[in-house]
Amino acid sequence: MSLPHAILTALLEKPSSGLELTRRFDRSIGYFWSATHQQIYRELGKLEKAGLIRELPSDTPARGKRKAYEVLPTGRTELERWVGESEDPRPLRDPLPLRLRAAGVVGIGGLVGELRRHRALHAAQLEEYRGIEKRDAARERGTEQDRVQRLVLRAGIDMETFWVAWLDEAIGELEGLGGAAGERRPRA
Amino acid sequence: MSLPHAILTALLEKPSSGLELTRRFDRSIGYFWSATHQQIYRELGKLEKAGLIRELPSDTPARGKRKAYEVLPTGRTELERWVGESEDPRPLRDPLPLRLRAAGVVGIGGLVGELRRHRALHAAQLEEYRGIEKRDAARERGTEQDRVQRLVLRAGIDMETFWVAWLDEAIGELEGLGGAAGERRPRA
DNA sequence: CTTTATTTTGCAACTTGTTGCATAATGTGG
DNA sequence: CCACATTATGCAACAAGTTGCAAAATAAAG
Repeated sequence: MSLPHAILTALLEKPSSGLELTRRFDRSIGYFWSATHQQIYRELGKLEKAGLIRELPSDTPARGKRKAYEVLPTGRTELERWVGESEDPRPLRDPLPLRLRAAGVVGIGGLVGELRRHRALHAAQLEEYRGIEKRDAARERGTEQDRVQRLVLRAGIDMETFWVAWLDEAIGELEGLGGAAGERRPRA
Repeated sequence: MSLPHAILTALLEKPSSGLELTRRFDRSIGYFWSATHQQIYRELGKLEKAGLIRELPSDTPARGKRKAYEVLPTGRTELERWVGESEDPRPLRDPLPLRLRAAGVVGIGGLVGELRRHRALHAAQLEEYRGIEKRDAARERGTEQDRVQRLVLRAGIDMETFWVAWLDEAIGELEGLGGAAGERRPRA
């Protein structure tokens, strides 16, 4: 149950409307917890009904009208509770190693091309993180929040670095091997 | 939609019953795609109805009786199709960096202990992978399937290595800082 | 052979996440 | 001010994953 807490965090950093939140989930927050606008609107409704956030009082309420939310003390308390909670790392679910394993059984097919494509995507993401890190380092404020943010960013950088390195290894190991799609696995 | 293909792969490697599959998902396959026995039984039903697998003919069919499945040619074809498919990496969803970010806003609380706990879990997983790698390297057969398997294992090792390294960095950076729960973030 | 525990399969209800579309407000060009 | 795109919110149906429990076969104990 991380989505509500992701939203609480985002709203504490800055009160926002549903769409603003969606945008922020496409940038920084979503780097570790993605969410569609549907999920966000639904969750905002739940959080409001639960009394953890409230609509910032503005003008007339209506559909299609911007609604900004802020976190109530109850919401902040709940977030503190969640931060201190004990929760096991969730079992990882990634289709790519899975497909590689399947390829070991039915033949490599065109998978190397796909690996190259993924390598490019991860490299691009890595570049984006590096750009953010460079900009952040320039500020050099050093509050606790800044240091924590930097750690989170580092996780992103290290993770993408891992992917690029692993994909390079995999591509190197596989290229020139399997070749055509649908063929039987050769003996060596 | 990776679960059916994970099951097809597992069944191609070795025809199994639902419970056997569940066990294998707790070991090797589940390292990259976990699944509960419920998911597996349900999916086996679907796959059978779709004509991709069939029950291995044995004796009388009944509830609570072991049923083993094998993959039909249609199933193999479908798996080949999936391996050659183009599919973007799924947006990553990990609660831990998220909690760290939240901690940046509401205070570190007891999070460092939690980081240590996760470090231990990841280190244990890493050890397990290393053990498997050592045993696998001993065989040294070198078929395509072996090499692919080794790559998958390497992904697991590198991933856990990343986690352990990152957690060490995070613990080092944070310990002695936040301390008590619920306190305001200090300026530096 | 009956009771009890374990193994194996499965149903049902629930939560979380995805997809497609609908609707209202707002902005823009004619 | 009317048509049209864009912004912003939201419903509904679905798909995937989780949790709790039940029930049939089998094994073990008395």
